Amino acid sequence: MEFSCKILVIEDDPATREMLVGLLEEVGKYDVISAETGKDAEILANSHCPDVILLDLGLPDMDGSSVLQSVREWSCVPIIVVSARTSEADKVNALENGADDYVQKPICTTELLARIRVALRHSRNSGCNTSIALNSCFKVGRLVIDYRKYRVFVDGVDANLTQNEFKLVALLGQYAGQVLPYEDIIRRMWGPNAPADNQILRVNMTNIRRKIEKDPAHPRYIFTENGVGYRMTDHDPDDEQEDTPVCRIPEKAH
Amino acid sequence: MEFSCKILVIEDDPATREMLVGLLEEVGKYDVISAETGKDAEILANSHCPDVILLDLGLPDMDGSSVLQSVREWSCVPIIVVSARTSEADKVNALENGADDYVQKPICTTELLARIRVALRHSRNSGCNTSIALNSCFKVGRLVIDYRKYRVFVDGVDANLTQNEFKLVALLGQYAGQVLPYEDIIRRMWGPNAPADNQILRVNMTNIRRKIEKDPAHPRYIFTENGVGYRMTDHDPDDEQEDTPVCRIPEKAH
DNA sequence: AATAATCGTTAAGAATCCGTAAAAAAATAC
DNA sequence: GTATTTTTTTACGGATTCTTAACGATTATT
Repeated sequence: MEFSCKILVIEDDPATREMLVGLLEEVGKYDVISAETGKDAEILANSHCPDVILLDLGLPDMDGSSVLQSVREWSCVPIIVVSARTSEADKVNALENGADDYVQKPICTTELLARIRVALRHSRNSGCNTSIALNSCFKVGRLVIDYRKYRVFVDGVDANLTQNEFKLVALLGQYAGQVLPYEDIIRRMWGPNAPADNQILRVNMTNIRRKIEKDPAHPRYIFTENGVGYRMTDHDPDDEQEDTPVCRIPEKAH
Repeated sequence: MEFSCKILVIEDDPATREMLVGLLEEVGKYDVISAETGKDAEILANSHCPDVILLDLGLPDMDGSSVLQSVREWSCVPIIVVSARTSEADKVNALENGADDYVQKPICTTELLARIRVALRHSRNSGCNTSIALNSCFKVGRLVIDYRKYRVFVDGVDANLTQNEFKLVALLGQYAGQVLPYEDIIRRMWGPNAPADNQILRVNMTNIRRKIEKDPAHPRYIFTENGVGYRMTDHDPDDEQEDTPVCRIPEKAH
């Protein structure tokens, strides 16, 4: 199973940027976003949690290696430097500063794509939590998401989620504590040619809740943020001490 | 603290080989061994467990990609291909077949060293255990995979797996506890010109299960993760105390 | 309070996936 | 060269899973 991966392209030259974006979108497996300045790049890298970053070194506002370093401060997303600079010093510098690969312009498209796949392969096996397919578990309360087994357990019991259901829970688990908008979920789950409405999502959520929640009508692990999206809790719902929102509006009797 | 890393250099040209070996030894952090044929390389890779392999594609006795594949059958040591071949196809092929990087000759020494450090950085975070294959046996429950004898035993009795069947079980055993996607299995088993669908895999699995499972319809050693791949258990299926999935949703009557 | 929009639930058909059997092709042994 | 084993291909039924549509319940809006 594979999520539609998100790739961030950082490149100031419009022609090159569009070429890269077009190339990646053409593959059909990637969700592509792009930035043309270092500042934008940092913002996007932070807010969108891409699975791979393609980074040009020659940006207008800041040095590429600064971008490298600032991203590396909080993330270990694979970064492939794509640069016209040919000097050995530049390459070594980039690789030493946290880049995972260095591809020289002019770009060989198939090679770049192959190297992206290698980067994804790596992050899939690494214990780094910027990527979804971790080799560890995510636990919250009685819920355990085992990314290696592709299974979700409740109280140690297999919830028997289907492939898509697992994918969805895994995705929400990765962003536990924050709301994922419907659109984002759908695009990640079903890729570029996803259905327009969130009908499928609702059905899936019903089935998931039936399997992992004690009382599906009053979920404690996956909440609905009305009009926005879904959110998985990052606190143990059984823990009373937590800071979760207490209902200000009393529930109806029954 | 850092351990001294072992690097295996596979290169038939004496001058280049000595240059590489000298270069790496000069750094002072590496323990370098070398081979000049594919056959020797496999033996050394097997007996010495290097932390990184530098691989030349143009070997006298066998194709470089064969070496790649045969090493990848039991190990996920980082492999950096160092080749004079410049064609995009060669690069893509190597990267697709399990290489982690591709450096073109003539060699830029500092760049190569930087890329070696990147490879080591990666493998430090990765969660793959290559040690099983080298340490003779893998045991789980009544199943024993003997990697030396190329045989699988159930309750001490040889299961009489064929070569392909063994290869498949061995692969799954190496990643016990974790799902291997169909694609990955196929690529590892049949290499670059593998069949597109997983039909063969299904047939093989049927035959394997008939040989190692008491009730092939309800396997206890190799599970199917619907829509994803196969997974070998890492717990004794006879041990009740474990945290294995117990079906929460009761099976249909009959 | 009435209306509209959103969300949860159910059910059913379509599509896909998986396991199995058997035949064909290839490899190996004799 | 023939026989045997192994591998690959072909075919198909059953089971699971995905998707769509319809409808009731809930929430937001006027």
